[in-house]
Amino acid sequence: MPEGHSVHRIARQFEAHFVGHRVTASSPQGRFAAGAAELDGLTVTDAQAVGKQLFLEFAADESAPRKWLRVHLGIYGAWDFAGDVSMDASAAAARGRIGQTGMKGVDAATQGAGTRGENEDSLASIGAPRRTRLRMAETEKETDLTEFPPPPVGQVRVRLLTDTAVADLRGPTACEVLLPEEVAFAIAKLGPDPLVDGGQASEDRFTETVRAKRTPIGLLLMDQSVVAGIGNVYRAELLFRARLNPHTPGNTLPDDVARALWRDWTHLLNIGVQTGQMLTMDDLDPEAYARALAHRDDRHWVYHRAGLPCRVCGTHIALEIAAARKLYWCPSCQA
DNA sequence: TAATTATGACGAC
DNA sequence: TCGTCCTAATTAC
Repeated sequence: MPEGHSVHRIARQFEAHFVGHRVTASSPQGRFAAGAAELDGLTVTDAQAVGKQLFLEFAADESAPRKWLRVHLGIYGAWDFAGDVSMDASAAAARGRIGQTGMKGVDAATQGAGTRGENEDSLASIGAPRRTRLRMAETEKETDLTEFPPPPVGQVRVRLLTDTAVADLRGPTACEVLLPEEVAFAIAKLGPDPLVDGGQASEDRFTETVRAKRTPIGLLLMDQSVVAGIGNVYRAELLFRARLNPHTPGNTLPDDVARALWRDWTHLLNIGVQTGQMLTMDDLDPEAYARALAHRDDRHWVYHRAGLPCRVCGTHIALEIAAARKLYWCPSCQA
């Protein structure tokens, strides 16, 4: 369910509140009892996000061999953090950064949505109690915490507990303990992630891969070996922003069009990591953007808008099933 | 109360 | 292309 931006935010949580801490690992649900036993009592030594996958490194001490936990949330997995895990500081810092980089509209728009009390992000939570529960899935929500550690709710596959913070994992499509070389292999199968390596080499690699295949660009953007981290929402929105027909074969894309797609993904991913939301209409003027964000289903150009009029030309947004996923696009703007 | 839905990915035909 | 796995929230009845 979460696309790349959420996984990077989750990794940031682990960096801030778990790395350097010894953890008690358990599987309240029982389905990961053996894996949890392997990690129990170890110290978290690193947290990395690559595309939609999270990698946590553990070790008994400085010189001990490393063990890794690989987690993929799949379509509805989620991490719940509780304890001293407030995102206030980073959220506030992110807002400052957005203002500085001049992404028009984002700041005012997210605050506008917050005052209406309809947003699910954590940006409006300044001053919240120190101990909070933070849900990090497709949406993020903070609530007060009355006891620590809180009792596990629902199907918790893994619980990682430090003295002051707890992380609960539920519904992952992948959750396994790996050796370092197995982690390297898993990462090697993934395409470039702008937040892992945002250099020219990544842009070149993406561009060359896309332009070598006859596969439609709408499928290539979802292929994690072509580019890691894009999911169904960002796919539809990136294609609309580029005014690109999803069926366009990769090998017919001009070099500059492919590069522009990579750069726009980098741009949207950065906004997503900073705000915790898939904000894709940042090129609207601030007032129009704030209005759009105020309504839950009004955040995107085309995603989840089948049959509704295109925001630009009024044509009904099309919906088709491509590789078992819903693909939304404007047949007129993306002709 | 049941059915539907979801921002994924894999393996079997 | 289809079925399968994983879970919870929302919507329909």
